[in-house]
Amino acid sequence: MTERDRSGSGGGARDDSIEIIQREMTAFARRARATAARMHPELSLVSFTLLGHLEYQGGCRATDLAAHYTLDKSTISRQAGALEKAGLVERRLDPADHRVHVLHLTERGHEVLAQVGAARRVAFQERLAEWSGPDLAQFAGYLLRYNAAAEREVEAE
Amino acid sequence: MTERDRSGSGGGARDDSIEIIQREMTAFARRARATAARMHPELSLVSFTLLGHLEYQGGCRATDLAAHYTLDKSTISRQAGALEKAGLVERRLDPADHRVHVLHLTERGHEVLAQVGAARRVAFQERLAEWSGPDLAQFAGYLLRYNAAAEREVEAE
DNA sequence: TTCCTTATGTTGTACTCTACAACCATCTAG
DNA sequence: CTAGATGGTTGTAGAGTACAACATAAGGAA
Repeated sequence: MTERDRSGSGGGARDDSIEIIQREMTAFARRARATAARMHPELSLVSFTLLGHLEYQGGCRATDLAAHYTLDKSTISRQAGALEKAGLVERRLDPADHRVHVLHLTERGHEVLAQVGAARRVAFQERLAEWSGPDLAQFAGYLLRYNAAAEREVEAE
Repeated sequence: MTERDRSGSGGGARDDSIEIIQREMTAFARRARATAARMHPELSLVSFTLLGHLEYQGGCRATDLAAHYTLDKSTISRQAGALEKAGLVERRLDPADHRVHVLHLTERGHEVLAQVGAARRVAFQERLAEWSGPDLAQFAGYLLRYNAAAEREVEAE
């Protein structure tokens, strides 16, 4: 790239990198759902994420999930309904506030999550098998940094 | 499994990095469509990608798009139909093979793609504004490397 | 040539994910 | 106790996708 810094901070090399980042993130996003569905048809990308959140948090309210994932409460309600019907979560009425349904993983929910999580982990490990430790660490760091910025945008609305 | 064995090449630090990569890529994928829809409602992530491909390739067949993006031909057919109805692409009957419809961007297609592409570019540039040039370049390189590996998996099926 | 097979697309159908709006139940402030 | 806020569910609708059935066109084989 011979074009250097036209105008201060916005150089050509920067633009090239940003273009690539944009394109590759997009390509990944486009592929992700289908890949997830192919790997474990019993748990969509969203369901997996929600279950993971429930496990990490040890149960939470539908509203919190909706806020955290920028999803409509109706979407969460239906996802939770499906997961409940599948026997992976249960809704417990909050004794302190009867409007609230606290979602908890069932035993089976923990199992399925662990199993699907293991499958995903294996897939990522294979995909990243040739990477050096420092490269992995740095890539992970970049992704954290990127997503933190993206998250702030959503919150700023 | 929270305890890892640290035998041979599979160290704990590696696993931690891979865990983060997995989680963050997933988080990004979950958010991408909605973000794209919010930024430019007139062109979904998929439509944008397809138009971009057409521009880059200078027109191609529906089958090629389906193969390249691992989408069903019916999906491509309908996406193409919608884009045609929106006046962004046209289907030209291939004179050499009357089964084939070659998809081309219209003038308006080029315009809309350029406009949406610019909006996306700005969004990414803002999101990445604080990054140093070398960090951008390295992040871009990691993403290319990652997606290349993911792509090989799909092809291997 | 005629027939069988393959390749390209389109259409019918169905399912998931999602949003928005209307609604009900419950809580909290005044 | 009433008003408004909060948490959730349900009705409705639209996008995106897949799979199966089909129509049409090529390309060979007999």
